[in-house]
Amino acid sequence: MTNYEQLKLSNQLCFPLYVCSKEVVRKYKPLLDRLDLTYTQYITMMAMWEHEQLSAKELGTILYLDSGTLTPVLKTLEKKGFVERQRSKDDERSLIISLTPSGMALQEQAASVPEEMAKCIDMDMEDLKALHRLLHKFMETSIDNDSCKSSI
Amino acid sequence: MTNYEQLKLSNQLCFPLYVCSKEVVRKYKPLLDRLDLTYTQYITMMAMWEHEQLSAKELGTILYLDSGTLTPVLKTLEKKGFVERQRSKDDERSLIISLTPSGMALQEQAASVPEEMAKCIDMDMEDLKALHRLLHKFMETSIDNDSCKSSI
DNA sequence: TTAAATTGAATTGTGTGCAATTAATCTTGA
DNA sequence: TCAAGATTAATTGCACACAATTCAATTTAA
Repeated sequence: MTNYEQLKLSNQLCFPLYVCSKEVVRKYKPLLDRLDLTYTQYITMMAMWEHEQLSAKELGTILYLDSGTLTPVLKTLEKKGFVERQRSKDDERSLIISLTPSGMALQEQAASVPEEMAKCIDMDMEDLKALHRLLHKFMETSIDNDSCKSSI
Repeated sequence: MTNYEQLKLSNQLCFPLYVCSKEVVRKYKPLLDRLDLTYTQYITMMAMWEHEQLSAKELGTILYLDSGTLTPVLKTLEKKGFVERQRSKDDERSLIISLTPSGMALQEQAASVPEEMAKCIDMDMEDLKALHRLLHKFMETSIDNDSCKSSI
């Protein structure tokens, strides 16, 4: 395959990744509208439902989001009453996020979302599992991997 | 698996998709900076290198982007001198995008990008091919598929 | 014990992404 | 033919994403 061949969209791995990601977020929208959440707010709430209390820093690590993205998301979630933001007493730099009762209650309403999303994806379980495995492998081998720094 | 189990990030398919996509775009950045292109501008140029001339409508279809995203991208690429925007004579509503000589020349500089990106991804060819196939399958079965409308 | 370095959020600026709307143009059918 | 409906870009408004910077709090190291 020549270099120009590799510049064709159909030969790209990253382009379908990018398209699928956007598409899936778009598919979530009608389901999340009912919860008054955007997709970013939804994954933030998912992390909170699992942990109840996390620092902003920890949230960023779990969600792969930086403070520039997370700060306004957390302020919005606080405004909606789903989380509380307070400074850590141990370390004033650190922002502790905790679930409110309202945020906990939201989990019940969100419980049907994964199932409803699954209906949109017409692939057999085998393929879905394989895709899940490969994406995780991709994340592990590609994220925070310095192998391409030499070419910068 | 209970409904709450499905709300864990680790059990999500869409979350790693979303993370991988963002991460891969981030990896492109240093390579594309040298071309003075963002990732969206890059895929737009890839489409142009394949077709030389396309309407804005066609570009949107190929790239899965709507006019709200594409309009500013095309204006920026015009400002950079890589494409020209002109109204179709047949149909004044239609916007024709064509490559400029400068845009064509850019392809030579971009030729090394796919190879350099490949260095960042430490997965064997087998897995990459499988991932490529599954993502395309995912796109085909999920995009413009109304199966989830009933649940809205 | 300070000065320097590090850390964690917040801020700023640019660029998407998409729904909803608008405006211009084209098509078509009575 | 001409009005109604469809089509196409462009615009607008909101919400990310993220790099770069700033600022305050904390840690470290001389």
